[in-house]
Order: sequence, then C-alpha cells, then structure tokens
Amino acid sequence: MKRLLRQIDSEISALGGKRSRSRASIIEVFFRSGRHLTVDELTSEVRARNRDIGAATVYRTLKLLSRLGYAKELDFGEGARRYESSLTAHHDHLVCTGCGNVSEFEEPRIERLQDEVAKKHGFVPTMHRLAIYGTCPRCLSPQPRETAE
Amino acid sequence: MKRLLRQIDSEISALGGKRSRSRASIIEVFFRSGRHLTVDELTSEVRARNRDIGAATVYRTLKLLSRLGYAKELDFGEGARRYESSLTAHHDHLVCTGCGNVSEFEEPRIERLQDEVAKKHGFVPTMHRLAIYGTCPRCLSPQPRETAE
DNA sequence: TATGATATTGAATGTCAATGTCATGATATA
DNA sequence: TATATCATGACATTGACATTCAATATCATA
Repeated sequence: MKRLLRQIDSEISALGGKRSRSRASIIEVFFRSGRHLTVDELTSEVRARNRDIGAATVYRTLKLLSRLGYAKELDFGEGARRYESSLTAHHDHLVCTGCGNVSEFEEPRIERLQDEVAKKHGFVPTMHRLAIYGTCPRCLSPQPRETAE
Repeated sequence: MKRLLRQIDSEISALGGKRSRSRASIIEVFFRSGRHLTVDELTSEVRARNRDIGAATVYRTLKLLSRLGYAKELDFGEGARRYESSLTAHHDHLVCTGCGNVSEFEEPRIERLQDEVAKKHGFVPTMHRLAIYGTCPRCLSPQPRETAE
C-alpha cells in the first residue's frame, strides 16, 4: 500500500507533478476501500478523515489515476460513473439492481466469442463492456434486511 | 408503419392519453430512421419537418415509447443516451469509436454463458448490457474520407 | 533556509443532458 | 359546443462533471 502510493507519486513526479496531502489521502482511501465507488461516495469517505477536501479534487485525482492506468472508469448507466482499482486482472461486472452492489467475474469463453463476433463484422475491437444486471444472493434471501443505499 | 402508429395511438388512448401531431411526427421520424439516435439527433431530424417542436417533447415521447416497450434506452457512456426501436429481436452492440456508428449483433452462445455465470454467482439476472468498442470497417478503409462525428 | 517557479488546492462558476413547471393550446366525449 | 383533461413549448432547475481563479503548497536551486 505504502509501496503503491510511493510508486504513484514517483510517476507523477516524472510527469512534472508535485505531491500533495489531499491527493495522497484520496488515493489511499480509494485503494483501501476496494469497492466500486462513485465520486460522491469516495468524497464522503475522504471527508470523514479530512473535512476540507473539495469534491473537485476527488474528481481530479480519480481522473489522474485513470490516466496513469491505476483506476478504471465504469459506467453502469446509473447517472454517475464509478471507479475501480485496475490492479486486478480484467473482468466484467454483476450489478445488483436491489442494493447497487457490484461484483466481478471473468469468463474467457465470453472474451473469445466477443473477438470472434468483432472479426466477423470486420471490426477491430479495442475494448468491451459487459454488465449483467439482476438480484444478488443477499437481496434474494428470505429476510430482506436493510438494503444498502 | 401507419399500422404501428395506429397501434401506439390506441395504447396511449387506453391509458388515458390523447393524440397529438407533434408526437405522431416524432414517433414516425424515430421509427423511419432505424438508427440508434440521441435525443439531440432525433430533435434535429424532427425539426427539419416541423420547426417548432420542443426538445422537451422529444424527450417525453421517447420516454413514453420506452415505457410502452417500443423503444429501448441505450447508454454507451458517450454522455448522452441513445434510443433504438425495440421491434427487432434482442441483440448487443458494436460501437465504432471513430465515427460513432452503432451496429448490432446476436450471439446466443454469449447469452448462454452469461446465464451460466449469473447462476454460478447466485445471481438472478434480469438483463445485461454488452457493447464491443472498436473501429468499424469503414473507418479502417485506406482512404479515410470524412468521418461523421 | 530562503526564494522563486510552478503545480495543486477549494470554492465558485460554467456546461450539458435530462427533467420539472406552468400557462396556453389541442383533443375527446357528452 | 362546452368542458374536462391531456399535451405542448418555453423556461427554469437539477445533478454530474469540467473549468477557472486566487491562494497556497511543493520542490529544485541558490
């Protein structure tokens, strides 16, 4: 973790950037959470530690991480995009429409079929987005306690 | 086509709605286009026929078609959503990042694998979204004439 | 350390798609 | 045709995100 932060800092320096406490704080909270957060959610969590960090800075920091390849922008059509750490391998998403939780899966066979489809259409694919929407096991369970958000 | 418009009108009546020229015009242009349009694009095309139709009405009409099941809302993360006729069978999308054009494909094997994945995670799937992004054959061709925005 | 060049900050403001509001106009039915 | 009600277009508002700006923090150099 410390290691990761230092690595990111050095990349920023290499690009002519400078360090900042706000940014370090945002980056740390982001990677610690390990979830798929909206800017709004991350801002709340960051503010719980440091009251006076502006939302704009959270936006900027996530954009920065995304440019550097440490974060990925996700769009599940919820109106606000989510960010995830891109330290894990490639994967697609299961989105629960009940509680909003997002989990991940890998399925090489689907990947292969996608390439096949693209090729058949004379398309050169650069990326894809696959999300399966539905109800997660937790929300399906008989005693539907509080559903987050 | 006339048939379709009449069918939609009668459904609207059944729900306590009334007919209107603006709406009829919007619906007709939408289905005739056969493309995946943003509200903005559709508004332009509609205005070419009838100068004084407001954008709000186009929004409302597409929402209505969507509620009635005649149109589908699509979100390719472009900032504005697109609508497509839902008269054709289920399919996924190929999005050209060069010219913005959207084409369709069906791949039952992918569908099957998706259900399998969902089941494996204890998920009850209700829908999915799959878009493959890349460059279409036209944009790949040696003489890169004008690429429509 | 002190300095100065430059990056970063938070707040305010701008932008843009989408939706809400409302007075006016259109439509269906008695 | 009267009247009840829906639909319209103009305009305002919302909410996510980007941008601007003056103040401040950082860092290499003296």
